[in-house]
Amino acid sequence: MGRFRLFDLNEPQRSAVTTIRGPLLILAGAGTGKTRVITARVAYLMAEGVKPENILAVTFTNKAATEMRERLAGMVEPDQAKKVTMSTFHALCVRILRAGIERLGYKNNFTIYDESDQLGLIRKIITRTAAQDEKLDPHQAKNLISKAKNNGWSAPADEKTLLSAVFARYQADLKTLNAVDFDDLLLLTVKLLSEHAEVREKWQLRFKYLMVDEFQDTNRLQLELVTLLADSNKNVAVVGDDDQSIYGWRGAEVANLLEFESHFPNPAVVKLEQNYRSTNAILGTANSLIKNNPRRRPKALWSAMEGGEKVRLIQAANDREEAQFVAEEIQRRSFAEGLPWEGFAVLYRMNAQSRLIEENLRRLQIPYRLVGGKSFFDSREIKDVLAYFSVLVNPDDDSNLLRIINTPARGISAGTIERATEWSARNKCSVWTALQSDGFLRELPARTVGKIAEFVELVDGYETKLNEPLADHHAVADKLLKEVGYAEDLKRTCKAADEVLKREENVRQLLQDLANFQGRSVKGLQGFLDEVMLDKSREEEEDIDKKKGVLLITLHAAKGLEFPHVFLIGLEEGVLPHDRSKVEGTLDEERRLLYVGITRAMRTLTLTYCRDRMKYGSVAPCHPSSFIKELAEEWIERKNLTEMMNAPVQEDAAKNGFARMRAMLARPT
DNA sequence: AATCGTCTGCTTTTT
DNA sequence: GCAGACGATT
Repeated sequence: MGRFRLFDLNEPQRSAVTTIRGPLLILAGAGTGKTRVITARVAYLMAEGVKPENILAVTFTNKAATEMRERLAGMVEPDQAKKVTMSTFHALCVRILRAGIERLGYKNNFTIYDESDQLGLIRKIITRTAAQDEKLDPHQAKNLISKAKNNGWSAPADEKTLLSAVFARYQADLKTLNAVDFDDLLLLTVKLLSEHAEVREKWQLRFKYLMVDEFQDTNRLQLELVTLLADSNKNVAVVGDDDQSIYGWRGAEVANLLEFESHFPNPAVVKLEQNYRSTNAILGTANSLIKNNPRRRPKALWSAMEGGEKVRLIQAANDREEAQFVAEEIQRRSFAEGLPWEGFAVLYRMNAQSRLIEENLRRLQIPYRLVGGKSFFDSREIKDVLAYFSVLVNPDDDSNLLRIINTPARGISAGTIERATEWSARNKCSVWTALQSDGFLRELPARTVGKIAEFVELVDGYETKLNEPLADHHAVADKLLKEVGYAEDLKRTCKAADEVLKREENVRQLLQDLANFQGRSVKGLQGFLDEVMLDKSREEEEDIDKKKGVLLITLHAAKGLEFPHVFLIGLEEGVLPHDRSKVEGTLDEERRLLYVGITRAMRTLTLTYCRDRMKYGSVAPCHPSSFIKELAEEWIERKNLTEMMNAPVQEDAAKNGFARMRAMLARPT
């Protein structure tokens, strides 16, 4: 049984691990060893004779799935561990759909649309559908359609409003394009499993033991999916923490956790309440805050780590001073205690707040890592290359086809493209089909027909090359880009030389990723695209983990992480809780957001707020967050920033790094 | 087809 | 204060 030992677990953990029949609800507070329990439970199932291929563990992020997989590999035979399915909801759905989506009238080479693909299509539909005086914000439309789908509606109730017309059109277009968006992955899987008993039974037979992580974040469709996958035995173990539900705005239903009993009657319930992460000062602060929330599963987190430093609550004159303090304090502490930069994190409500912190860290030459923001995959060249790949797999997807049909320019004009799109709409087919239809080509001048034929031949030719046995996808892709002259096109369309270099490097990186993928998977170009679409942060996040430096991160993105020293900034009314939460009635969720932030801290926690803050380009006075008065005074130490900044460095704290610190502080800024 | 200027409207974003 | 979108202009 490898290195898996039950006696390493505390009593409730052990009970969670060894309860293997029937529904099980594990209420796992922050820092209570949740991942450990899940992986130990999988190992225990295997030790009890459950076949690894009959175990399914579902998570929300690829990162979590990977971590779990790695941990399990250290507990049981690695080749047995590989047979366990550990996957995100969406990746699982892709797998189920690739095997059976034909029953729903799609082809199994469907393309996965990300949010920008979605938005692009919706924009096009709105301009096509809206009357002169009608206006509909594409972003809003996208969000509303997404919300509707997550409620289980695959089509609008009527087509009376512009929105419902756009919704209907959007769903119909996706089907024609043989494309599915992220919501469809769930929606169509639920549809497939509920409407086709033989498919459902096949998967129920396959997965006899289900585990779901972060259950408080599941939405309606995800719960339905779990219900459909669980057979009559209902061996469903869910792990979650209602106090860490911070994705309600994305459709997550805490009710799935709070009312677990109504979906899976008579579950065993286990509470994990011993926290191994934080000091009692930090936990006491967190507990005092969260108890103000109604509708909770009552629980009391405790820690064996006595006391610890008090939580510091610091008022700054303005956001500039706040940022300056945070940066200097990180420097001071790091030098005084000889701590690496990775031990520090700065948490904030919104990304815009990172700017001043960045500036100040740079000024002090402190390395930092910024999570979030612009992605590698948002860049034009990556989208272009992925569009080429996508067209080779599914040429019926107009969006990707149109993206590359004349990129680089190959003599197919905007007018021709326009006519092809119209013709395809009239004849209810894809643009790709139109390009090969005599009826359409007849309308065009011979020269254009020739150009189109060349393009069709290009796509067909490379599709064939890719499908040859033992095809080296990286080499084929490289050859394709050379043949179309993509690099030259980059040089032509970019002004700055370093921009060209950057973009070329990105393309090179993507092709390298493809080569790596082929080295570890047999799923081909389609598999590569699936992975890219469902796990875009992959390379980036690995970078983040490898790099050193202070972590700058939003409260949302920080969930699941922990740091020895945490700075939580901007505790002001309007920022945290955010202004909008009051009109939207989501103050509880804002409170949980702060709770999540507080519970990230292991040893010290510093909360800051300002009297004035730059907002929308001008200075506005602000008030301390209403959450501050909920924090138990016994764990809090209020400090005056001005006094602190001027205070002499205390001797004992400074011993280790005093000289270095002096040198640093003396450095010109 | 590309670029410039003006307008707008400001969270969070696991997939 | 700034980014993103859109329309007018060359």
